[in-house]
Amino acid sequence: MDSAYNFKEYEQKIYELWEKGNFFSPDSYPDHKDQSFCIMMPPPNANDPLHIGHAMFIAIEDILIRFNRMRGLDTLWLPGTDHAGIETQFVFEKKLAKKGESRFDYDRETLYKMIWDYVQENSEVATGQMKKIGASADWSRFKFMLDPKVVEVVLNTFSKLHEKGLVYRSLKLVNYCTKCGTSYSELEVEHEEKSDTLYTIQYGPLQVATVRPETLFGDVALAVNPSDSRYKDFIGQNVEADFPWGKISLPVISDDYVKTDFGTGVLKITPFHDPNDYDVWQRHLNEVSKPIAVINHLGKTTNVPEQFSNLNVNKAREAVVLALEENGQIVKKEPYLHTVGTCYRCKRVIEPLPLPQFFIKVKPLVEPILEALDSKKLAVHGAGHDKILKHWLQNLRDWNISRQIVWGIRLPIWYNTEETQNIQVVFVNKDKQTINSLLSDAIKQGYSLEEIKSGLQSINVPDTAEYVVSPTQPDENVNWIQETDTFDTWFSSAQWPFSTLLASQEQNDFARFYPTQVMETGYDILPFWVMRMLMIGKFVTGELPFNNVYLHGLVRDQKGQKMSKSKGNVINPLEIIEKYGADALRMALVIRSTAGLDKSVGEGDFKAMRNFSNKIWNAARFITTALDLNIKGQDETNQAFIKKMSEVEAQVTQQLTNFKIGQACETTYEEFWHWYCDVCIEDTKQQKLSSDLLKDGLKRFLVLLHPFVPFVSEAIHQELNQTPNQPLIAKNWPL
RNA sequence: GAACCUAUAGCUCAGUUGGUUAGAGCGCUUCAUUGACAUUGAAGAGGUCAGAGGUUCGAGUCCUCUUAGGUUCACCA
Repeated sequence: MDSAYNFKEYEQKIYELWEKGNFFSPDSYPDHKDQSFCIMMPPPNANDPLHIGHAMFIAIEDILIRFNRMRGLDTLWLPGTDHAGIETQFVFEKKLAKKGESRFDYDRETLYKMIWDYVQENSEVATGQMKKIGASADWSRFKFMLDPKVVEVVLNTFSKLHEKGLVYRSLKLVNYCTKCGTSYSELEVEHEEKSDTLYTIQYGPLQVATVRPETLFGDVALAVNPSDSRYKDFIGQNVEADFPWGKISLPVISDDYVKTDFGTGVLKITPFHDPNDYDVWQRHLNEVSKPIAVINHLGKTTNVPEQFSNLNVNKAREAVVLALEENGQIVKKEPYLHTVGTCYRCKRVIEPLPLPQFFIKVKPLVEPILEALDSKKLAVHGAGHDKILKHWLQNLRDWNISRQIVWGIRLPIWYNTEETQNIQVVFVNKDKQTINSLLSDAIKQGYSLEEIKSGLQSINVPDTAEYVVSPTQPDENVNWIQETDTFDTWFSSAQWPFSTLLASQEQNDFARFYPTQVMETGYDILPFWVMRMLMIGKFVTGELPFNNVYLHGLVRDQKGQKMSKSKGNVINPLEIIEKYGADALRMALVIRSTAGLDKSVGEGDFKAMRNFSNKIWNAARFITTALDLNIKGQDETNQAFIKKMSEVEAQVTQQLTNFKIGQACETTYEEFWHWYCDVCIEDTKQQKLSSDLLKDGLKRFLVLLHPFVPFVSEAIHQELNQTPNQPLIAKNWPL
C-alpha cells in the first residue's frame, strides 16, 4: 500500500467492480427478502450536466441506500431522467435560433423527433457523472420519463382522473407568456415589483384609475363598492363615454371587491385580461355582456379599432394614452409601484389570457394528504417544511395541466371534426408554408384531414366543444383530431414513484417496492413535485407513495452565499472529484448538514475530507503492515474498547435510521479519527489494547464508513482481503 | 400583509426526547515528529449560545415578546 491514498487509482476500478458484479441490483441479494427499501431518484433533466446540488442528493441517497442494503433489506435505488418539457424545448429552440430557425418552421412530429434525438445525445452525460460520485443505483432499471411504458401509465392516470370526474376543460384566464408561447400553472408565475404609471381616465361622468389603458376596449362594465355614497345613484345605470374612437355605453355594477379608498373608487371591469375582473364578471353574468379578448397570444392587440390594432401591449398603451390626452381625457398620471406576475423562465410580464385549458380538481386529492400529515403517517424531515406543505395543500387551486409545447406527453383528448365547429388549425403544408385557418376552410381549399394532421402544429378548439378521452384514436369510422396541448411536466413526474415500477421489465417490481420508503429531494420543489406526487400517488394507488420526505437544502459557498455564474462562485463537482476524490466531495456535502437547511462548503472542507480518506487509508496500512500482532493489552482497556465500539455502531445506526444523516456522518468521522486513531491505535502501540481487537475494530469501522466514503473503504477492503466477489458493499451491517 | 426558517468561537456550521466543564472544520498561538499518516500529533487562546421575560430542581434546547437576516406566499385597479 502506498503511503498516501491515491483516489484516482482506485475510484474507477472500484466502481467497475461493483457494477460488473451487479451489486447495485436487489436481485443479487436473494436472502434480502423480508423488507424492502426503495428510493426513487429525483430524475434530473435528461440533457443537463450535473451541478453541486445533484452531488448533494446523490450523496445523501446513496448513504441511505448503502446503509439499508448492508442491513439486509431488499434495496432498490431506481434512477432515471426527466424530459423537463418546457426547459428542454426552450434550450432546443435557442439552438434552432442560432441556425436562424424557429419551432414554427416544423410540424410537431418532426420537431418532437428532433428534440428526442438531441436529448438522447446528451443523456449519457448525466448518468456518467452520477457514477463518478459513486451512486449505487440499479442502472438496469433506468427509466426515462418519455419511455413508452411510462407514458402509458401517465395516460392511464389521466383516464382514471377523468372517470372520477376530476378533469374538466374550461375557458379561464390562464397565466400566459407571450414570449414562451405557453400557459403556466399558478406555481410557475413569479411576482416582481414594477413601477408603472397609474392613469386616471375620464370615463363619461366617472373617473377611473388604471395602469392598463390599452385594455379599455375589453371593458364590459364599471364597478363601484355598494356602500360608496358617491356613486350610489349610478349603480344599475348605464354611463356613456365619448372616446376618440367612438362612443361606448357600459353598465355600472356594484361589488364588494371594489375598494373605496383606492384610486377614484371606480373600477373598470376587463374580464378577459385581469383575473380579478374575471371573478367580478362571474358574479355579475346577468348584468353585463360577454367580454371579448383584445390581446392575443402573441401579446398584440386584436378586435380593437384599426389605428390601435396589431400593436404590442406597450405600444398600444402609448397610443391609447396619446389619443386620450389629445382628447383631454387623462385626468391624472402618477407613478405607481405594484407587483406583476412574470414568467419564471424569461422574466417577461405574464399576460392573463382567456384560453380553454384542462384542469384537475385538487380538493379531493388534497384531503387524504392533509389527513396523513395530521396523523403523522407522513413525516417531512426538514426545518418546518411540513407546515409549508400543509399551507400549500390548504390553499391549492385547480391545476392547469395544459401546455402549448410539443416536447411532452400529448393530451389523450380527441375532438370529432365532423361535429365540432370552429376548430382553428395551424399546420405546415407540403410546400412548407404555414397555414393558419379554420379547419373547415382548409378542407374547402382542398387540404385533406390527413395532410393537415401530418403537418400539424397546433389546434384551438372552442371551450364548448365535446371531447373524448382515449389513449388512442377512439373510433376508426370518425374523423378525429387530437388535442395538441401536452401535459405539464410535473403531471408526469408526479407519477414517478409508481410509473417507474409499473413500467419495469421485472413483473413484480411494483408489488415488491411500492410504496417506497423515502423521497429525498431539495426543498425548492416541495410544492411542484413532492406535493403532487403525494396527491396523485395516493389517488392512483390508494397508498402514499412514501412515508418519509427528506429535504436537503441548497449548497452555498464558503461564505454562505448562493452560488451563481455571475458571482463566479459555482463549484463544479467533477473538478472537486478530480482534485480531492469523490469520497471527499460526498463527506464535505453531508457532514453536519441538516435537513431543510442550506449547507455551505468551500475548498477547506474538501481538503479536510480528503485528509480523512487518507487517514483511513493510513490507519489500515499501519495495522496491516507495521503492527505487532502479538499484543495482548490490558483487560480494562480491552473491555472498554469492546463496549465503546458497540456503542459507536449503535449510535450511527440509530442516527441513520432516524434520518440524522449529517450527524451520523459526523459521528463516524469523529469516532474514527479522534477515538479509534488518536486513542486506540496509540493504546495498542503502548501495549494497552489488544492488537486483535484493534484489527477487528478496523473491519467494523470499514462497514460503518462505507456509506459515507464508499470508495476508500472498499479500496482498503479489497487490499486487505482480495475478494472481489465479496466486496464491502455487500457486507452485513452490524445491527 | 401573512406564513415559515435562522441567530452558538474570527469564518462556515453541528448540538438527538431539557441533564456535569457547549463541539467540529477552517483560521490563529506554542511545541513535537527519521518507523501509519506533515494529507500528522500534543497543548492552547477564542463563546453572557441575538436581547428580555417565563416554565423547570435544571434551558443553547420548551413558551411569550422584541430585534436583525433570509425564504416563500398573497396582494387593489
